[in-house]
Amino acid sequence: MEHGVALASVEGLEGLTLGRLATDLGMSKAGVLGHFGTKEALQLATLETGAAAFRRLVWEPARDAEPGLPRLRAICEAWITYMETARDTFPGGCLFTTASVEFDARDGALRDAVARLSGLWRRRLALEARAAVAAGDLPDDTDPEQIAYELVGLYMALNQEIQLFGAPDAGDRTRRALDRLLGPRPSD
Amino acid sequence: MEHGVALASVEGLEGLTLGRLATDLGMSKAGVLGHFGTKEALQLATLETGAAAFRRLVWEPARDAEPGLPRLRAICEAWITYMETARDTFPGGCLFTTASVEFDARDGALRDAVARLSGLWRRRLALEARAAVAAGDLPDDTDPEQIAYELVGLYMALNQEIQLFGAPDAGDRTRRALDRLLGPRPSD
DNA sequence: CCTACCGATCGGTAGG
DNA sequence: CCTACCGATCGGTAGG
Repeated sequence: MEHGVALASVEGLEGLTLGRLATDLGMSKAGVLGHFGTKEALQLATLETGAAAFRRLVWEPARDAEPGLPRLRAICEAWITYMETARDTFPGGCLFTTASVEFDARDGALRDAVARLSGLWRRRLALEARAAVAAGDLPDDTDPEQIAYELVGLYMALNQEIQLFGAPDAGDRTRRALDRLLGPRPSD
Repeated sequence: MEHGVALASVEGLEGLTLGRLATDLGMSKAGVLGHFGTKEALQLATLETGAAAFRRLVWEPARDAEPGLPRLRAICEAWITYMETARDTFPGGCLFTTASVEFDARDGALRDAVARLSGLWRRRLALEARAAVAAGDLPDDTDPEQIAYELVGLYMALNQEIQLFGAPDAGDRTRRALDRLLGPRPSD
């Protein structure tokens, strides 16, 4: 599964072929297929394995931070670290950005799964933003959904900046945008 | 070429196969291939055709606006319209967002072409932002590259909002983010 | 988990 | 532009 996630992050979930995966793992195609039944089931399992890694790398490190703005900032910082350093797990960059544009114009279980995960994470970001408003750490007229929407865009830009342009200052660019979106960090 | 652009926006530039394109056009595979020589040449030509449509739909409508903030705002508004209404040209959404994540982890002419186009457009956005600062329409300490970076993220989020989530209020969400990034529009 | 195989499709070529 | 064909690879099955 780990190798499947790595392959899919580079080639996409459609480019994750049974033959390629089997060769890389030193197995037969039928052997790989036996574990999943169909290619679509393999793709779904790969997406779920990637999602578990994302949760571990981005959500979990922020779990102990105080709900609201502190936790939102912790999530955003872990998210930058994920983009910059998860090269062994996701050598081709964020699997969910790739999967989103790969399936956003099709029907089926893959599209539904990608939309479900992306929607879930968007709502979780909005939840923290809402708590931040309630605590008085963000202005009263802040729209939590708007914050979540802009954050997602910021991290898709970060993924492009790292993968397509190989920009070394990508993380700092994102932090500057976060300062503008969430207010400057306390340490500034 | 038009049909190739439409196909690639849905299936990706790798999913644009000679056989599929030939069938759709009522031609033979060899007939299609004869025009381009290789699949890669077809993909590059498709990308360039899409780029011409992007220039026509997004850059040209803003050409007569005053350089600086007025033109930047005109570009941003045309860009929203492009995302919302270019369904006949790009039924699968923005071809350049798709191509960027499709090739950002590979080597080759396609990756180079996508990076060249994206870089060109980023620089053009930064150019207008710089003019806006010089004219006093944006704060003196504004980083034009930062504005361009955040704009790109905003439009990748808009593409996802339309294609993956089918959100009808996606354009207005983007306009709200633009107000925060560039200041409220004069009409407000 | 394997070998052996299936029909379909891939990019591309030969020859006209 | 076509027909006819190439070897490689696709997802998947049969049978063990």
